[in-house]
Amino acid sequence: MALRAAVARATVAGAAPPSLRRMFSAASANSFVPPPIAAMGNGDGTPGREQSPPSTNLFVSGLNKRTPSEKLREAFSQFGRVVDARVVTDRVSGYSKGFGFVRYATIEEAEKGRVGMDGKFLDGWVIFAEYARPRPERTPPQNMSNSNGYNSYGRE
DNA sequence: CGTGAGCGG
Repeated sequence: MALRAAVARATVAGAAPPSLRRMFSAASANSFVPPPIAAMGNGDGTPGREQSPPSTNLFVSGLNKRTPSEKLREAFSQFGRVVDARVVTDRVSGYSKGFGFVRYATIEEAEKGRVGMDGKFLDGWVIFAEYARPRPERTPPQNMSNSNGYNSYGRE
């Protein structure tokens, strides 16, 4: 029964959390209404919240708390080659936090997947995809100069 | 149980 999806949509339309910066009034899974020209904002001096620079890492939010990483990979694989897809889960509770990360092979694919999956439905929930923040994985940019003169920068 | 902001290891 696909009634569960309808319930989920009803919940989103009823709660309307502030996280949804985009109004998706088209709850009907048939009509897809693109948002009109929305004021980008920053006109005077209100930078607000600028997105992160393009990267192969994508930050997916709004996921269902029961959505596995495989589902993420499947959903994003339609737009490009997903190198790595993982849903963030808690260490102690072991349950999903509601968001995940998707890493594409190239930036162009990542952008395609981001625009293609941003505001789409996954497991009956609207997900949001945007570039993940650049963050040190193992070697913090504390010491740029090493004794060897080598730096651990070889990601993107 | 897991509805709901957020950037994993």
